[in-house]
Order: sequence, then structure tokens, then C-alpha cells
Amino acid sequence: MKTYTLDEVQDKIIGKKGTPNRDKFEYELQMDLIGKAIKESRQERKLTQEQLGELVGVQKAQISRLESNASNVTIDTLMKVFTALKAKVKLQVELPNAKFNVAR
Amino acid sequence: MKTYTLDEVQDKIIGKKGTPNRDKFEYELQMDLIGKAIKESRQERKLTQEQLGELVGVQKAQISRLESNASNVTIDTLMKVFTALKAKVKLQVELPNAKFNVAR
DNA sequence: AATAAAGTTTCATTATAATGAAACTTTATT
DNA sequence: AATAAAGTTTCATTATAATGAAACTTTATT
Repeated sequence: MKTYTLDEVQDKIIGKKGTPNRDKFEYELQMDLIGKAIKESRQERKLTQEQLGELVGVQKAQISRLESNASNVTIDTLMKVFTALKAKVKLQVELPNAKFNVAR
Repeated sequence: MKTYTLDEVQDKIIGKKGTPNRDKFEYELQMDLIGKAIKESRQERKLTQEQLGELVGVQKAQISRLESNASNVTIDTLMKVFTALKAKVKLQVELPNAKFNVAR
């Protein structure tokens, strides 16, 4: 099976690190994943959009929109959905250490 | 050189588990902790609110409000801030398996 | 093929997130 | 103690997230 480094794939497809396009893509990628995460979680729970909507307290249309990243969701909305799915959600923030830049 | 299959790349981008850590902060994704994450990250970078504001493109007042959870931030806002801080942010969604409940 | 179920899109409305400006307060520096 | 720097709060405005309803499309079932 052919394999790629993460950087190889990303560089080739979307440009080198630090370039505007790359930053934007990674940023959008995060956003895209939100809807994907909701959809996959819902399917894992074997629920229809309508059923999830009932649990959350919204119409199925709204679930559809959330899954398709139709808008820029708030944390509140995100939590309502994942709570309904009985999912544990964590935000992991990693600050790559800048020490080595200084060490030169 | 470490390589990845396409699936592994996906896992890496999405963030499954067992990811490396340096300065890693894990927060339960709750509204009140978002601000804390921003503040601690900013301080880790030794920036004032005004300096971070310049990087993000907003006034220091806005940074202050974000850090104090004055509102229900959107993913977009969150990403703008963490991108300015050169932080990597991952959303971890865990779906506790219901199998064992049934087993009983 | 018909029908039902599931999912999507559009339109319109309401609530509120995002934000600057400026006054204000708290904390640090001299 | 004075002064400067950093951070907070309030007021007002604009953009948009959240949402239902209903028509519509796609997918599954009979």
C-alpha cells in the first residue's frame, strides 16, 4: 500500500505551510469537521436526523444544516447536539513550544 | 521518515487519541472554559490583550470579552484567535459505547 | 414502479455574536 | 505616590447564527 507523510499530502494538495492558502485550508478543515463529526456521531448512534432533532429540540432541517456546515456554529449549539448524543467533547489546544527557534 | 496511510492522515487531522503532547491543554468543551483556554494560551505566549488583538485584528476590549466568556463564541472566532496564537486546536468527540449497558 | 422515509434547501424572523469606542478600573513600574 | 500599562465594562451597531415551515430531492422499502 502506498503511503504518504502528512506533510507530503498536505503540501501537494494545498500548498506549503505558512502560505495563506494552507492556513486557510487548515482553518476551514476544522470547520468542515464539525458537521462531519455531528453526522458521524449521529450515525454511530443509529439515529435519523429527525430523531436527533427530537433529542436536541429542533427540526430535522436544522440538524441537516448543522451537518452540512451551513453556518458557523457556536459552542452552545455544538454542546447541545453532542450532549444529546451523549458524547464527551474535549477541546485540545496545543501550543508548539517556541524554545527551539530561539536556540537557533 | 514516518509515513501514514490515508486513513492515518485522516485520523491525525481529526485527532483520535494518543496524540503527542508538549504544551497541551485539555479542556472539557464547556463555555466557561473557552475563555480560560484563550487566556492561558495568550499568557503562555507572553502577549498582552492588546498584542493579541493586533494579531487577530480586533481591539483589546474584544480579547478581554472573549477571555471572560462574555458571549457564546463561534468556531470561527475561536479559530481566528487560536490561529493567531499559532496553536493547534483539535476537537475530540468520544462516544461512550452503549454495548455494556445492554450486556447487563 | 409506487410509496414512504430520510435528508436538503429556501424563505423569513428573531436573538445574539462580534465588534469599536471610550470611559473606567486594576495592576505594574518608576 | 504618580504615572503608565494592562485589562474591563458599557453602549450602540451590524452581521449572522439559530430556527421553523414547507416545498423539494434523494434514498430506501415494499
